Amino acid sequence: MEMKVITLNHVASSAGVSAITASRALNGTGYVSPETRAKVQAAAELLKYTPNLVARRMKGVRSNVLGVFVNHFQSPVMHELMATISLAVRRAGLDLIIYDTPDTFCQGGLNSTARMMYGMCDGLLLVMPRLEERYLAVLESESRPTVLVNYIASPTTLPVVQGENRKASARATTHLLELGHRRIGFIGGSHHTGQSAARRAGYLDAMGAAGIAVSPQWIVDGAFDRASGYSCAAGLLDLPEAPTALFCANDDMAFGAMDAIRARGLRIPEDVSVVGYDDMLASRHTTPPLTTLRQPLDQIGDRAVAELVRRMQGGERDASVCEFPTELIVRGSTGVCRPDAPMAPAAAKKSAKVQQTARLAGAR
Amino acid sequence: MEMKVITLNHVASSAGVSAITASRALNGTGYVSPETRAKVQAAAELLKYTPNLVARRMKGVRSNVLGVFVNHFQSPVMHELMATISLAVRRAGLDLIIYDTPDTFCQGGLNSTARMMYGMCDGLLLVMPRLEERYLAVLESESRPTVLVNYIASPTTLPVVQGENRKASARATTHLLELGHRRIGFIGGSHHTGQSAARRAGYLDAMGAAGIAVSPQWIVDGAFDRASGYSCAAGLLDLPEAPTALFCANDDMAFGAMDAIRARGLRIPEDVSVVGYDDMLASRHTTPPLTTLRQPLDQIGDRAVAELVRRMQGGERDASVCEFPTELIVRGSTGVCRPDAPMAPAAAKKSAKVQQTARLAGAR
DNA sequence: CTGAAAGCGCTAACAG
DNA sequence: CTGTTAGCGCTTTCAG
Repeated sequence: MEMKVITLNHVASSAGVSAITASRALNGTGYVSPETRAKVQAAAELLKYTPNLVARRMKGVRSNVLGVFVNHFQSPVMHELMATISLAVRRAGLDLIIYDTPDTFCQGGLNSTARMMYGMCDGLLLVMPRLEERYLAVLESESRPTVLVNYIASPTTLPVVQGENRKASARATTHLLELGHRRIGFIGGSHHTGQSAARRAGYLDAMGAAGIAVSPQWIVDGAFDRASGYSCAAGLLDLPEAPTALFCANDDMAFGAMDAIRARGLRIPEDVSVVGYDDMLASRHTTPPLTTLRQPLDQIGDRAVAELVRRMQGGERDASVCEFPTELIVRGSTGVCRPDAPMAPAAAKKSAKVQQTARLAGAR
Repeated sequence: MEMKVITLNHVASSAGVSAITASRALNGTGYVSPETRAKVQAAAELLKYTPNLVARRMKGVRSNVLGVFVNHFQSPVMHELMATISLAVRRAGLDLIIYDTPDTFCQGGLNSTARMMYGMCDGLLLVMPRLEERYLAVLESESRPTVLVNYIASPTTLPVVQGENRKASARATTHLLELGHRRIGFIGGSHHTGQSAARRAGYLDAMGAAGIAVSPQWIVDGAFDRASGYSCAAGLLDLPEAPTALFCANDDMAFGAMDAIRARGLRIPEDVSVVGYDDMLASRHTTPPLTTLRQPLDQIGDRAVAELVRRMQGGERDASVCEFPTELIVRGSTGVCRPDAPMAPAAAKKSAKVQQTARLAGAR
């Protein structure tokens, strides 16, 4: 029942010309007499001819398609990033196809779909927070225009465009320090991206600069999801000297942490402050609204595309790292430290004024 | 500087065998002696050989890739749908690539990227609220396994999977009628999808069943975005006998309508009730929260993939339409009708009890 | 078990 | 202006 597919040869013979002439007539390349062209076009129309782009591509013709590899497509952050990338690609006169990579996309070599993408696209954008290090070598060896977005694990010969992580995390931690917190917990994400490590480094920078000895117990690793945020926070709150503030490597874990705090009958931010990372849409709407860090995803997306396009045109070949500043958004989930509050609620009043100031700043 | 790409021939000659033997050794098809296989694999490893899937596909080999055409990729609704589709495709053991179609993807024939997608994928899923009717013929003539999602304009030979629109819209309209509204406005979306028309039909069904003569002025068309919701609502509120309730064909327009209502100093729902469509995440968080209709996007996605996979395996060839029920979510943006309220606020009390009941139902 | 030949559909080269 | 030849990288015949 396979309906036979019309090829250029059918059109050519139907029009009484050779295949190459038909090709020229249809593509407008080279000289073809007007009558011949008309004849060919008519035949193509009649037969409903559809050029086989796969075959054309095999001849090495550019596809003008830019491929984006994504994993964790579901994440709202990814989504926002994709929107600007999509726009930027269109502006560059290119087309865009997206491959939502499974975790198995590269096991000692790219999987077949990934290779297909490499075959079809003129350039690749890798937006994969979870990219594992051992994949890098494979990708580097592909020797095709490729740009990494938000991937910062190991030094690579591939260009990287990303949001600032370390300094921003230091700033968030400093915000907590300024509110009087000293025992600050850090909930990291999975290791397959450099982001978690960079954010932890920033946290440690700020703690170190404040002269605070960080207990190893304060640092735990989750998996960038709400459930792990919950369990990690629960573990921290169970410590003999529990942290009075939690800095989570993303908002989703921060939501989980807030759940855990409330499950223990503690209040946010009166008893425990919470900071997230990403500024998801939902973060404005939690109770209280979440203090968090916001990357300029639009700038990151634009730049990544620009960088890739330059490489696709043969402009640039060197590695490079481009970092955009990340903004601290102060909201209601952070307040002044009152370490003894749960035991002695009365002590709360002493710093009411400072707290109110902090709140106002969070109104934004 | 183009690093030369390793082909099967390089591997073959390096291993001292023919290309076809190398192919067999690498793919595990046909008989190859263990030693030969080992030799070939070693050579492939050494040269970092990467099979060219485009070439393979040209021989007609299945790619196990399912293509999804999307437009309005940015929309949260689309996003949610994509998440379930992605999962379902993985479960089917296939891979997924997404083409975010520009509006020009099909002008008297598919554009080149669309054709490339058709060439590389075993089946296509079209999730395009904006799909114009004239494109349908082109897609139908491609004679490849294809399933339409949420597209219901004209009868088509392609299978369709969608959420219930007409009956759900009737139900929403009935909800407003039960609250005492009689002058109910309808703000439709763009025409490029059957959704807007189906929703209007449902609205008319309910109005007709209630024996209400619908003034043509009550029905206006927007563009499924917030701005058009605003201007359409503004137009309706300017009518001599302005509607007391607005039913919008999607949530985004409902948000715009709420803006317009407030801009006129009117209250929601005391003066004007609003109903949307989609139940976007944000709809829970407007003030007041939006009454809206929610499609079972997970079921729709699952079914669409299942339907497509069946067709890819040659199981089914006939057209079919599959419709899933859509749920009315009652929230605070709808209340009892008090047509004279703006002029005589005191009249409000008469139906306070009914209103309270409605509110409780909305707590959900 | 392995190879030679043929060809998927298309388009650069070079002739006519 | 048009056609012939050749070949992209791979895999399906069909013979060894």
